[in-house]
Amino acid sequence: MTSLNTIRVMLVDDHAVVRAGYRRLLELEPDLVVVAECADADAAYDLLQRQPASAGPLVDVMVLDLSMPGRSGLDLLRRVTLRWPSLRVLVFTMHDSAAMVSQCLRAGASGFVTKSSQPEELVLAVRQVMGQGIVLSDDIAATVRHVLDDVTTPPHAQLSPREFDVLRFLVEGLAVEQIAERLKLSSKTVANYQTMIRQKLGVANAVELLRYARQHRLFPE
Amino acid sequence: MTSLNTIRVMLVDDHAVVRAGYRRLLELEPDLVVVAECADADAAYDLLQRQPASAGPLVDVMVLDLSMPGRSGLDLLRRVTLRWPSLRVLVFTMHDSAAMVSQCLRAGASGFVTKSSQPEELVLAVRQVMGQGIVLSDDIAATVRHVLDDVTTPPHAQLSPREFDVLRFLVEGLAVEQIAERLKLSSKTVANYQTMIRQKLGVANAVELLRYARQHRLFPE
DNA sequence: CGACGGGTCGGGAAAAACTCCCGACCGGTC
DNA sequence: GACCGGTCGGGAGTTTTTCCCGACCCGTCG
Repeated sequence: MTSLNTIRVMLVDDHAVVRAGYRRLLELEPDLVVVAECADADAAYDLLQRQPASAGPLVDVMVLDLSMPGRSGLDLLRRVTLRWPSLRVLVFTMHDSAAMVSQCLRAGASGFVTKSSQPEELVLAVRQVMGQGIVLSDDIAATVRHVLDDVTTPPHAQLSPREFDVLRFLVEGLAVEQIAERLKLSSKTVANYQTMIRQKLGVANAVELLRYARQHRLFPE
Repeated sequence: MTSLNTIRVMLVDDHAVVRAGYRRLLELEPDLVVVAECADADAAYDLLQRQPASAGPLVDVMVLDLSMPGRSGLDLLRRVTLRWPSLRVLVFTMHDSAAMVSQCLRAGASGFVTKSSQPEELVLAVRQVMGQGIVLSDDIAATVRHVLDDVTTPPHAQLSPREFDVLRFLVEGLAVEQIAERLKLSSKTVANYQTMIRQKLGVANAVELLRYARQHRLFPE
């Protein structure tokens, strides 16, 4: 049985070594205990699902690595915060782009720490994340001012005019080559714009791009 | 207010005289009503765009003349079927080459009538086009019988079960890598399936694939 | 004024994805 | 047993995407 002030942590990361490392790091602290480790999103979700509803949550904080293959990490974040809103999720990743931070906060993360930050920051963040609001590590705190705007203003607001042009054609299903023709640009340039767009919008492929455009009604439908 | 069985028609043709002629022709039929006339592609698109989303579509069938200047007719066809898949478009033109018919059907047309066919055929086609499948006027049906076959037995019917599995995930926006994981296959295999699928469905990229899936309602939205 | 930042455009090079072709295996069918 | 379609994945080449970079233009600010 854990004492009342103990913070129970769940680690989700596909690298066993990393999990072990942070388990050790966290459990140096007397008030932190790692009650679960998961190697992938499905395992994590399953585990949470098996919590007896009657006994209340078994985990206080999920430390989630987003650099797992594919987008399953972000998916897990979305699903978990939707279903267990009281669970605090601390996203722990090496990607610190504004779009990524924005996506995570939007998906319900309570905090965001990059892997490049000091080890103590993780420990600190786990405790802080038990409080109110959002925790961000120092090294991205700067970008965050920009991101806070971003949470209120949608990602596509930061597309440049040209990028928006390209987006329109992409959504219509034109290939990069064809867009280049119509816009009289090098296909190289269009490809670069496409990369920028995906990055700013936080999508990984054409289908997600289309979904984004439709959800946000970027173009009259 | 129109009655339940009324078919609301939109005429798109750059010749006012032709529009007036067919308006009169169509409105001899009690169940047909021409609710709009447009002289060019942009006007047509704008008009559709102004449909209140809440009220549902205001037009059932677009009768589209492809012999308008430039490629704007075919472009319009492609754009409208992309954004309003439920709108039936009856292409009405003097070009009856197999290639043109093929282009149109591929761009989402529901029917194809040449201007050399009898007037009654247009009326008939407008009604037929409200049903399932594709309508072709008699005079070109013969020359493009094989095209019709291709279209009436939809391309996705020749997908193998496994290919269909993969298609489902592709439409959900999963990356090849992720699909491979879920299906416990090599990503190489999934990539090969994807190639097969695109080939069989005659689509060039992810957006067209998605459009195909939605137009044919392959998966519950 | 000049410095600066953002947007536009595209090259170079490496990585990732896609395509085409192939062989192996399996289960039906004729 | 021969044949065929479906499943699975390797090899190898091509194309696309990505990341990094430099050039240029233009508006803003000190």
